[in-house]
Amino acid sequence: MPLDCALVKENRKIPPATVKRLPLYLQCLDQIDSDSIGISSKNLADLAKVNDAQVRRDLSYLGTLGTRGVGYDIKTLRNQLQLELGLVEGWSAVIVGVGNLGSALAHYGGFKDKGFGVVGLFDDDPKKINSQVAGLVVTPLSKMEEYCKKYNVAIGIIATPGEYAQGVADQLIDCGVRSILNFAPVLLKNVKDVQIRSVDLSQELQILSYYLDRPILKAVD
Amino acid sequence: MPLDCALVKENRKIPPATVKRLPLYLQCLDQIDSDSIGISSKNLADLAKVNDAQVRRDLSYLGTLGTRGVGYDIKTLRNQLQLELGLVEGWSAVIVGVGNLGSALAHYGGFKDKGFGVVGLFDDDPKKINSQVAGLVVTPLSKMEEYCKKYNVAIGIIATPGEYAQGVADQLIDCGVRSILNFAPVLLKNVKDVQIRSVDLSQELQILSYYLDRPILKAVD
DNA sequence: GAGTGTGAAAACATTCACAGCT
DNA sequence: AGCTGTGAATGTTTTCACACTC
Repeated sequence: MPLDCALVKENRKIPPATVKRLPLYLQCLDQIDSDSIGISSKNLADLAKVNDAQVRRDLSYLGTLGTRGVGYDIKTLRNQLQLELGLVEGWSAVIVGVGNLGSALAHYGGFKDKGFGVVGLFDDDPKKINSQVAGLVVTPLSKMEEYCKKYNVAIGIIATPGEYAQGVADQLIDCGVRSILNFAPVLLKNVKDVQIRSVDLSQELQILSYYLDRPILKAVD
Repeated sequence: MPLDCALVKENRKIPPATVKRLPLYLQCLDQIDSDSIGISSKNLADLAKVNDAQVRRDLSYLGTLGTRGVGYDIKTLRNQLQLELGLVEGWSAVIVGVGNLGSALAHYGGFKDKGFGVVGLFDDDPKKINSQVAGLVVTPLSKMEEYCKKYNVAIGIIATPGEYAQGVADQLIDCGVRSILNFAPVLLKNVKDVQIRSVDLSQELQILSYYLDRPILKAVD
């Protein structure tokens, strides 16, 4: 056995469909009154509005967390979910575009609660530069690289109008940001090793609209 | 054959996974320069970053829209997508909660472009009542029923803090609103015949976070 | 008895590959 | 030759159902 034999991180692969539900389970646990100590897959399934076998299958990817005949310990479960989602690393994020949406995101307490720290707000509008939003000073984009290096920023949140979004994305990637959450209604170019998630408000409304005139059909996320 | 024999609307059922991509295709078509007249499944697939067989399969649910050896006519395709998504009905929407997020939504032009009309803004904060946002007057929630009846509001958009969201949802449903787009970070109760879609900003970030420390894994929407 | 963990089945979604039309 | 529409193959996700543990 060679000396440099490393401790190989076990690479359990969690299916994408499951990953999407893990934050949901975490949210459900937050909504339980704090004196409860355990929860069954059926209980959790009812809260999350999914099938109970689904919950058990999903959680089984994280390891053997439950106790047969008893259920899951809430504290353990929460810790494991946070660990698996990478919420204990304390990732830093910046928000680019400090309009109404950017401000809303800057004020949104849910990020801090979940372990994300917003460390910078960027905008090139002279009227906004140097103003304070949610306790942070709005900074021009030219300072972004400096900031990203200094705080080791992992996540960039784009809340600019559509026409600036691709340029901002390119700049973020240049600054070493490997994950982007995009709220601008444009399709960003894929870049190797960079994760891009887009949330398009109007697309959500359009999906809703499809199910609007057909009350028989059932929507699925 | 009875006199009241009705013209039965053919009930082609479109798979949920396809419905989620239709707005994406529509967005891709919008990004094409206006002098193009046709497009192939391969072209559209590249824009939408999906497989070309996927595009053909998805579009085939809308009918036989393409021409073998040629491709799809952009205008026809756009019309058909809009028709299928119910974007030609001109649904009316109201926004409840006029904080930063609500204001962002009210200003967001993408809704009007896509056929949705925001006809009311509601908030119970005395400081906001009667102020103007995006050309609309902020109105107290007590007037909501009157408004919803008057404008036949189909869609309610919830942009309040989490603690008010369920109450607002109940009220919207009482007012006859059958579709809700919820931005508050809480799980709303399911109600029969009411479509609820939730967009949770912090959940999106958590999903991104999962893929952050594992550059090998590939994220899928 | 209650409730997990998981094979096996069923349902759903994607992709291949090609016949058939222009 | 170029490109659609779609059976068939493959891959993924959900659900059932039950052996097993507490």
